[in-house]
Amino acid sequence: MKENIQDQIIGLVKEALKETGQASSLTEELYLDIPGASRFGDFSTNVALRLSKALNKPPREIAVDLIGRINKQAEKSPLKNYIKEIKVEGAGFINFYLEPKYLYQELEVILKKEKEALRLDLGKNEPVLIEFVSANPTGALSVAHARQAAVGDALANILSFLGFKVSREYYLNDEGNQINILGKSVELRMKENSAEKTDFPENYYQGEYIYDIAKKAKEKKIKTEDLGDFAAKFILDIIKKELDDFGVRFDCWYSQKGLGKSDKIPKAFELLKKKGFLYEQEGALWFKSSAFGDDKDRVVLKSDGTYTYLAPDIAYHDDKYKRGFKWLINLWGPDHHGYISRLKASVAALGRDPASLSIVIVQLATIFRDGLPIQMSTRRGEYITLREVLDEVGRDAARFFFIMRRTSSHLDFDLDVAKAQTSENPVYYVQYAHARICSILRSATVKLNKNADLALLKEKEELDLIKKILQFSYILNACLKTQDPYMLTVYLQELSETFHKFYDLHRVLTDDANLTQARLGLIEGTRILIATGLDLLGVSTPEKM
RNA sequence: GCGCCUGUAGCUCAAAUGGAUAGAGCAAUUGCCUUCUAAGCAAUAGGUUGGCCGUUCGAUUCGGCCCAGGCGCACCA
Repeated sequence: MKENIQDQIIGLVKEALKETGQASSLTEELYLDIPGASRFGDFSTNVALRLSKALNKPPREIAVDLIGRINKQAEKSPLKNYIKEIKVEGAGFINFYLEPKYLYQELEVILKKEKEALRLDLGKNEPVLIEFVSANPTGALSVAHARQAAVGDALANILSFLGFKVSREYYLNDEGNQINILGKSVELRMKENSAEKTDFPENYYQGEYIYDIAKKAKEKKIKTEDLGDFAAKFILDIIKKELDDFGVRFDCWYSQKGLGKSDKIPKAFELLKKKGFLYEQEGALWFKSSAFGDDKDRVVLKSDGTYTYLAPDIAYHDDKYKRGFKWLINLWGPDHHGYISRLKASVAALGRDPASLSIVIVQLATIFRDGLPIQMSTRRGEYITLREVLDEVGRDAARFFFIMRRTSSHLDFDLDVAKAQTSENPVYYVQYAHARICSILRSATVKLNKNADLALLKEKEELDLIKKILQFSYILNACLKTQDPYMLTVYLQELSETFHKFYDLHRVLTDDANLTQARLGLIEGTRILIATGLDLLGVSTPEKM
């Protein structure tokens, strides 16, 4: 795997900066931009502008000096064959213009190595654990969980593609208060099923499915004290099936009950106590999370002798590290954001770097039907489930839609648009580009030749398309840095758009055999990119539509 | 009251890490199929980026104060 051209160019810039002795004036990392407008070149850097103050010189003057040095550096490097020109433009931007030769070579690599050409080894096989969904087994998955599932799975795919050793994990809340209430809910519904009058409390699970579980429990003669576990197991099977149909698979289902049975919680407490971060007050045991930036200390062992939710979670996250994971990513709903500082505090208290725990807050999705938002209430069991969304719009649209907005932003999910097989629907727009390409490849009488003379691709739309293809690694990098796969959905739409524009203006199958070969190569390259991108999102790539 | 998210075209959203003339789709108007899939393409129109102040060579992006919406602030999970 070779260093990509952006890193190589950055290398040149760094060398040039070293010569001027100004490398250290930049506090932030050096990076290249891809200019929004192609008239500003293929890559751009703003270093000259950023150095202006420290050097007390006009940015353009600094830029000219730097370009001289960069050019000299480039002479010594293989890059000299690929950089056509370096120019100062605008307020003092240094813009790099690439030789088309570079584009042709990169495209050829993609044609020959396909998906493998696109992988990046940024992860160095580092073990990373992504924990997501982790819904209590007390009801079917809601759209909130569905979004977490789609985002988490795509993020895991991307990190894996970037060379991390990724594990997907679901933390299973299979004991405690909620399971007790679930058991009692079933018990009451069993009584109702045998025509007994009951007073069903508001905070119990109201959903219809409780009646079904009650029936099953009666058939199987489940003991009253086991009803909670029975119901949880029953619901968990439903959840697993839903996720499976959604294309999301976990490497590990981590049982809280199992954790409780082990000595992991007492062990973690022992360590915290030894370090002086645990104390007793008012009959309860408190974790001194305020020592690590939390607003206040938190109870971990209640005065009634039972743990709070935080206790097993401290041990659980400690255990994640003990299992060898170097980077932990948790996807949580927005209702948990207040919980971040205390969990990070526990990680720090146990002697680990809290920065190695990334919490991604996945904002809620509002489902729209007929232009109106659908109100939901989990407590009353009135909510749209993952199952319903899947049945209504299908897996492809569901996954794409849940990912296509910034994860930290609210998402409006319009069922009617997701269902629509029209241009309004971005999933179909991208898939259509793929199907169109496949159709051309099918009807071509000349065979795709991976050694075609790609230098025949000289039209603006052809060069634009290659450039767009080569932006892929930049996008994946951004997904990694932000821990958010949504930019990939934006990229795929842009790539498809660039393709559709090319398609509209130029014929692939022409009378000129060489040109046809080159263009077949171009669209095959595009196809590989779309297929790879959609695959990372968990969306299928139809060859016909 | 405190914390988090959000506010960009009529609607849904882009513009990662501050950057060059703020871009797409939908909706509206108008063109393009005897040629590889019209689920496509092109064109017109649409903007005080919620408001004010500040930092900066440069602010949709950062900071402060407001306004509006959503969600959290347990010895629940």
